[in-house]
Amino acid sequence: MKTDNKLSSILHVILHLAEHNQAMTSETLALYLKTNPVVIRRMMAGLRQAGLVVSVKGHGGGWTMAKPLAAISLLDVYQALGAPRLFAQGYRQEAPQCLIEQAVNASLDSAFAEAERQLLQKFNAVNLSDIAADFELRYQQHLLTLEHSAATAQQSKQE
Amino acid sequence: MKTDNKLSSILHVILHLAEHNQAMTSETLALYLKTNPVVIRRMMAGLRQAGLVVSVKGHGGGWTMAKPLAAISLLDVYQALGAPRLFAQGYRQEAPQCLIEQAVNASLDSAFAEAERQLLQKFNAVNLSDIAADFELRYQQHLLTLEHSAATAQQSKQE
DNA sequence: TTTCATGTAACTCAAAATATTACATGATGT
DNA sequence: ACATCATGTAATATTTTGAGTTACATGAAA
Repeated sequence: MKTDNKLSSILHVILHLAEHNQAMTSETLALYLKTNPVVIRRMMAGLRQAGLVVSVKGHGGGWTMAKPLAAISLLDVYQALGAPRLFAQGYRQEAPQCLIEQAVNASLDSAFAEAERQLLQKFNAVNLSDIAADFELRYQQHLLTLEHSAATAQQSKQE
Repeated sequence: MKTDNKLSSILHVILHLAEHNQAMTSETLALYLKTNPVVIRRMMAGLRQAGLVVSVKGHGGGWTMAKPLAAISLLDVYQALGAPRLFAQGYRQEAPQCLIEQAVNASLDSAFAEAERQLLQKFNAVNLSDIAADFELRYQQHLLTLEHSAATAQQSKQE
C-alpha cells in the first residue's frame, strides 16, 4: 500500500510556519514539501476547521498559527487531518458469516484496537512544542558540529 | 492505500485447513476467500518455508498442517507472510536534511515503534489454538441460537 | 479594477495489493 | 509410458487510494 504521509507532512509545514512568525502563503509552504500549493491547502483546510490555524485571502494573506505550539497536541493535528487510517492491515470481510473468520477478525481486532489506543494516547501526550524543543536541540548540536569542523579545518591548515 | 489482507485471509484459510484434518487443494481453499488458487499458493509459500504447513503435488496432494495449532502463534504466521507493513502512516522523506523534519520524524518514529513493539508482543501471545477455541465458543452459541429459534417457531405454531 | 491569495471540485498520476494467465515441475493412477 | 492432477512461480492486468494537477470561483488589498 502507498503510505499516507499527511501527518508527517503537515507537522513539518506548521512547525516551519510557527518558526516564521508571520503569515506564509500556500505556495511558500509547498516549497518545504516540494509539492503543489493545492496539496497544502487541502491539508490545512482541516486544521483551519479545527481552529489550529487561520487563513487570510488576498494581498499579504496566507496562513498563521491560531494557537501556541504548546497548546496543540499531535492528536489534535491527527484528528484535524480527518484521522487518516493508522494501520495497513485490514480484513477481507468486515462482517463475515463464517464463524472461523469471525473468530480470526475478533482476535486481530483486539490486537489492533489495543495498539491504536496506545498510539493515540501517545499522540495526545506529545505537544508540538515538544517537537519544536527537539528541533532546537538538534539545531544547537548542528551549530556545534559546524564549529568543530571549522576548528578541525583550521587545525589541519596549520599542520 | 489499499489495505493488506493477507494476515486475516491466511488465518481464515489455515484454520479451515486444521479443522478439515486432511490435505486440501489450493482450489478448495480458494473457495473460502472467493479468490484464485494462485493467491492461496502465494501466501502459503511463506508458511511452507517457515515449516508451518506442508504441500504435496499430484493426485491426492494439497496442503496439510505441519504443526498443531497450539504450537503456532499469530506472530509465526505474520512473519511467515514476510512481515507485511503494519502501519499505513509513512514519512515524506526517510532521511531528511531539514532539522525540523528530522524532529518530526523522530517523534512519530518513537510513537509508532512503541505501538509496533506492543502489537508484535500481542501477536506472540496468541496461538492459533486460541482462535480455534473462540471459534468453538461461537459455534456452540450458534447452535443454541438455532435451537432457540426452532423452539420459538414451534411455540408460535401452537398459538 | 487589477492582482494576489485561498477554497474546492474534477481529473490525472503513481504505488501497492490482489487477481489472472500461462506455463513449468513433479507425483499419482492407469 | 503417459495422462491427469496438483503445486511453483513469473509475467501481466486490475483495483484501490494517496498525491499531484488543472481549472475556476471567491474575496481582500493595492
